[in-house]
Amino acid sequence: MTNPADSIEIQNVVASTGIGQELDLEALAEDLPGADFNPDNFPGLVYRTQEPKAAALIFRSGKIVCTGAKSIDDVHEALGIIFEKLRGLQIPVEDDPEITVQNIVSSADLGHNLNLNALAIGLGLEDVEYEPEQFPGLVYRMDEPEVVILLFGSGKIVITGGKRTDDAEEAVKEIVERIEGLGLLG
Amino acid sequence: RLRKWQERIRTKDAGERNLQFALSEIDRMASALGVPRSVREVASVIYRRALNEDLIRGRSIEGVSTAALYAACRQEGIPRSLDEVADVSRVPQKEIGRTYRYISQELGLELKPVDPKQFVPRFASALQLSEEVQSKATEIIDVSAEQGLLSGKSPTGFAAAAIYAASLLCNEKKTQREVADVAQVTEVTIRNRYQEQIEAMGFR
DNA sequence: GCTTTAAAAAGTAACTT
DNA sequence: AAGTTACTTTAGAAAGC
Repeated sequence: MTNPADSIEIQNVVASTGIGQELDLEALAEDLPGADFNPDNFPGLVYRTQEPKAAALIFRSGKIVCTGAKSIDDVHEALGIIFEKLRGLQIPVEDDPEITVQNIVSSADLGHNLNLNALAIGLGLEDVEYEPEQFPGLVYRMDEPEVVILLFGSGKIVITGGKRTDDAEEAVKEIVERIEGLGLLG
Repeated sequence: RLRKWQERIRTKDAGERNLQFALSEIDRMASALGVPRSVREVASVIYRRALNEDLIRGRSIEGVSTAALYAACRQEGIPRSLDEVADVSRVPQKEIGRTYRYISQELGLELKPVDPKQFVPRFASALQLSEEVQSKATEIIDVSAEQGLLSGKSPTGFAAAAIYAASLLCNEKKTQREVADVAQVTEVTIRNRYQEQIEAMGFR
């Protein structure tokens, strides 16, 4: 008997921060090996860290977005590496810039196949988007916690939109309860 | 004061012209798709409701018109796939799908997921298949859907595979390519769904 | 609204071998 | 027919069009 909550895995964390200093991205693109900067395409400079694996979007304002990390610790680690790289380039970086987690994407397994048709009707067509012609997942917007859950026929799910680690766990408990209440789980 | 008047008349005229254009587009696309007049009327009502609820702001008239027609076909139980609707629209399929999801949500249409069975009569007759094949295909869809095979699968692909299987069972064989063409899916999809369905039917 | 980044889920499509 | 790649959906930030 496995608990769906134990199957939760964080897949991606998106966070934002800022160094409190304007940047010359043209110059930074030259000095930072591996940096991608195409201002015609996108105003941010892209820099990827190898360990932990993450991607940072660095903007002229000094604000930075970090995405792709597998944990909140990894976000801090990856951004720490970037802060050091910038300091190494004589760019003043605040002592410890505030890092805000904006979104956590997790996956989990409910352990049973799901009848998405029945689920769409049971959960309420007004809160559900299920268009298998366009996408195989059922999209369910939950109010508490405020997250969006993608449910698949296999019973695998994706939870996104949460800002706290606990959100995914609460969401899984809640969705399992609702599906069980409808008699649609296993 | 006079300017304000002229402006009102101008916006009223523009609004009138836009509505006229939308309704004529719905009519044109409906004709091209061969859907009955009743469906065009439902589409017009949906479009007017979207207009009244101010859902067209930031979206193209053509996109909302097409989405309204797509929704109307579903509501009336004679769905067209997004691919088919996109074929007669000047809006890309992706935008039609997004616009449909938006107006459907905002107008509270609450349309149930498309039932693959609703494609059977139209696809089968395009392939000149008998009534017997149609009811066999319908049965295959019912049985395999009941065994949970439908979740997440495209309704057109599901219907296409059932029609292909039924044509074999009734000795009125159509090739996967022929069925794939009328349903606008690939042969690979038909093959994959077909394998699951015949197993669900206890054949093989 | 769009552009870019990353990641999962499962289905479908378009290629090449 | 199999294999690979890529696209569909969700959320969120950033700056600018």
